[in-house]
Amino acid sequence: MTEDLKLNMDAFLPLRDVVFNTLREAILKGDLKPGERLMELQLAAQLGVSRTPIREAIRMLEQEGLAVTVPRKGAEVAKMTLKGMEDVLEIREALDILACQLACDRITEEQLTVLAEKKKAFEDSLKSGNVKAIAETDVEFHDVIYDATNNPKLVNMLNNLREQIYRYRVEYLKREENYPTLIKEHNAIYDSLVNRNQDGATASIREHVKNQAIAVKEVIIQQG
Amino acid sequence: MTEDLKLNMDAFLPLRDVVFNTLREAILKGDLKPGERLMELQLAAQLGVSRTPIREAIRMLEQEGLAVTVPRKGAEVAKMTLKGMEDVLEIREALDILACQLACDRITEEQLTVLAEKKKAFEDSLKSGNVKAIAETDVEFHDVIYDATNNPKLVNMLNNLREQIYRYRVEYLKREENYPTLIKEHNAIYDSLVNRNQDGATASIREHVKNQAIAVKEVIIQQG
DNA sequence: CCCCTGTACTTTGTATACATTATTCATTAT
DNA sequence: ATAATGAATAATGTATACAAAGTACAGGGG
Repeated sequence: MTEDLKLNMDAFLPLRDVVFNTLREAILKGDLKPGERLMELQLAAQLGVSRTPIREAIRMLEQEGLAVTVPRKGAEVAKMTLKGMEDVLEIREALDILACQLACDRITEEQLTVLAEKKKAFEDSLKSGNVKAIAETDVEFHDVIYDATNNPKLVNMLNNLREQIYRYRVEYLKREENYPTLIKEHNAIYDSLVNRNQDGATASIREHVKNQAIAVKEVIIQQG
Repeated sequence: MTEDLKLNMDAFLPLRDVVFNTLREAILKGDLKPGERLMELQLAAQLGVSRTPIREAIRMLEQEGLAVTVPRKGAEVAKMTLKGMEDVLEIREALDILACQLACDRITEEQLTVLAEKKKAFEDSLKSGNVKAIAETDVEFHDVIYDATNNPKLVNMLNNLREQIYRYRVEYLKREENYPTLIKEHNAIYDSLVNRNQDGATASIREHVKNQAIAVKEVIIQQG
């Protein structure tokens, strides 16, 4: 209840953006749990700002699908049902495949070099067993591919979808039995991109996303 | 300049939602043009509300991609570059194909009946030559397919993408030489869905979207 | 005992006031 | 003449005040 939210004042951003980032992080990390109410006065007091930036941040969270508000009742952290997650995963599969296909055509030699580095960093983090680091390096690996699409709107949508999966995916990354599969899949994706083999890339990323989907759904079923 | 915006007070919605819908409509209809500034005080005066609901509506428009704000400078109607439109069309093609594939599996007999009706209504509106009606019936035809996916999040994203194309697509629908192609494409999509032919549906919708993409890009090139 | 209702309280919705930053344009120095 | 400067203006950013709606609970009547 007595959440320990604090603002990162480094950035010279409007408070609404700082509040938005803070709440977003809190939701993704699980500090704010699905269904938990987002009360303006309480949040304002905790973060030491007025209600105005809080309200604007909530409007933004709402559009990101991280919060749901009922008029005159207030906002709460979006709950994720199994059906909702299946819907998200369905979209994500299609867009991840698209991203990989585009990257196949457009990725530069430089980006391929970076991708190789990120792939290695991911493998190293798996050895370390630090789940937070694993999640981080995995994101970085896929970010290289996303950026290679040269389609910022697509990158945006994929990041948004990833957000909604994030909380559940962490559970998946805890299970060591998945590690060999993950390494194999990353290798397959990387090799396809290096060889500009679009069909191979499509197959690899589809496999990768589908496996993750299965695991994420299992987590939700266990929780709910 | 002296826009004639007026609020629709029918709904018992918070003002932010009424303002949001009003501004959204104005942008899509072209009453508010790309690049036009959205000044809070001016809009508040025009709509007879305070700045608070205006600001919240702007935050929502922003997340929809219909407005862009620069901190401490203000918001303006999002401009659409050719590159931006290509990016949107790229995503839309992938998601429209996904929607059509899902619909192939999931569309009910009832929905197929409605789809037939909408197809006919579209053909009739083409004969009428009323562009607004054509745009409307076309949307309704595709909405049946979207709904048949049984994936509300996907429907949401597709509607959002369609919004961003809307203004330019209208030009496409003005050209009578396109009408036979449009009818043929709708028929192909409909037939594939009736026969639950997923490959056929994929090919049909891809063709349909690609043709539209070409036309929309031409419009942008002519304008810019 | 249950339901209904009224009141106190909490929370959101909206308006407004104040603070800060950007812009404009005239003025001045080079 | 042009560029830099600075005051005036106008816009956004933030806080607060007020209004209205929702919620919870106690007390009274059936």
